[in-house]
Amino acid sequence: MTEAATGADGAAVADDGRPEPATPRRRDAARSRELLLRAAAELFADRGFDRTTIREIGERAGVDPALIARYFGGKTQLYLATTRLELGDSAPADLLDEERLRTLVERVTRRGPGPSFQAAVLPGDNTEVQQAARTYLHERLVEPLYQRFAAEQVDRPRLRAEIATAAFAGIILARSGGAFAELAEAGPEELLPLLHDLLAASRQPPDDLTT
Amino acid sequence: MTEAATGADGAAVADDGRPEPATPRRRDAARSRELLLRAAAELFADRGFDRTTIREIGERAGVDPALIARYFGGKTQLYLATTRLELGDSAPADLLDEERLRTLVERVTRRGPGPSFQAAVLPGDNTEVQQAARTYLHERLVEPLYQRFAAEQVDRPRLRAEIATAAFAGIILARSGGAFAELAEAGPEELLPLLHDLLAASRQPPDDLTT
DNA sequence: CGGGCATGTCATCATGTGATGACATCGTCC
DNA sequence: GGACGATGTCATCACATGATGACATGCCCG
Repeated sequence: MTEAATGADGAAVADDGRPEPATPRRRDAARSRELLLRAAAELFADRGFDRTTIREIGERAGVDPALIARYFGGKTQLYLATTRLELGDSAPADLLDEERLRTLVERVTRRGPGPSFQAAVLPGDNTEVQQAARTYLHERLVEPLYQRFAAEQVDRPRLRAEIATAAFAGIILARSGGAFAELAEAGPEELLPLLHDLLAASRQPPDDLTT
Repeated sequence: MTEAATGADGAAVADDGRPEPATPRRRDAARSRELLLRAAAELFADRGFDRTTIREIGERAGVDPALIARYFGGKTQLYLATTRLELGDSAPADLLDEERLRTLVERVTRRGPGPSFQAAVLPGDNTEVQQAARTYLHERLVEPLYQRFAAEQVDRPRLRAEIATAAFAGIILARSGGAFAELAEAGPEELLPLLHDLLAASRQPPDDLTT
């Protein structure tokens, strides 16, 4: 997963004609920054903020952890940068849109859940970190759902949107968390219909067969 | 919530005829143990294992933290004791049973989510701690649901049970986590029908109105 | 080619935390 | 009443972790 080191932001990559200066760019701040950012994104995603140490990040990135302070200001700011990175595509469709759901699930399958999901669920000590992640979560998931529900005149639209988002976050996190065997193994194809049904129920009560 | 200090384990309580020695039991190991256990249960429940320090526990309990080592062996064992305590009532009905759901939600509303819920969702470093919490979660929530689904001949019963449990955990945690305003304020009465509908959908797909 | 800044490396500090053991004090039992 | 164990208090250790600064070295510019 960490195979390609080339650009994505392209800041330091010599994307001009020359294939590369013979010197393999030993000292390249942009590259170091990028490597740190990626390593951090991965680690934060599947271990959370607290349980990730800057030494681990540095080790995975192959960069001295001290540079985190230099380039980002500290672990916290690195996390925030990670969160912004997580935005990925910027199509704020809601979770009931099948396309959107598929995209999200597939991305999460590949890259692990973003920090935001953990922020949804973890007890927050209202640090700047949590705040950022939560804001992101609202903008990207809750709000679109709320818009839909409101438009559909559903009762308690915001509450329903929050519940659906929380449920989704729980499932996504549980999937990569390792507590549930079958869920962890289930691929997007198996998951998607079940997820969709579950989320759809937050708007439309099922037939309510007996209990 | 910490009103009654009497027994529960009854180790040191003078359960013979005499009502109580006039001396208010200044030095009472059983009482200290109990206080620690309760304080720990509360803190673990709403801050998680890592973010709870033994000094906090001691402070809340009004007991010196060093006694944790003496009475439980360490923070980890204290956590495990807490998990066992969490078992509470021992009626393993599944989440689709309205009675059961109500009981659970109300208890969680009062006492906060148990450590198990966090274990469901947090990335696990397979410590003894996580294992215990997960085992509990399976026995209490997943398995009953699985039994029901299997009996009902639902497709992929185990996967569905895990998904429903994960969704439930997500909602419960998010509710007390503080990331969602309306969800946090919603009382059991508002929550229950929505929760029930959502969970029921894990077994019975809704009518699937368009997308 | 030489100065100066950017980049990287390393040692070290400050803090928080779990654990431990020495010591004090209470309570019970003979 | 006194001895001995149980109980509680305190200081302190060991370790992990984030942060910081001193230093070395590469790189670009003139």
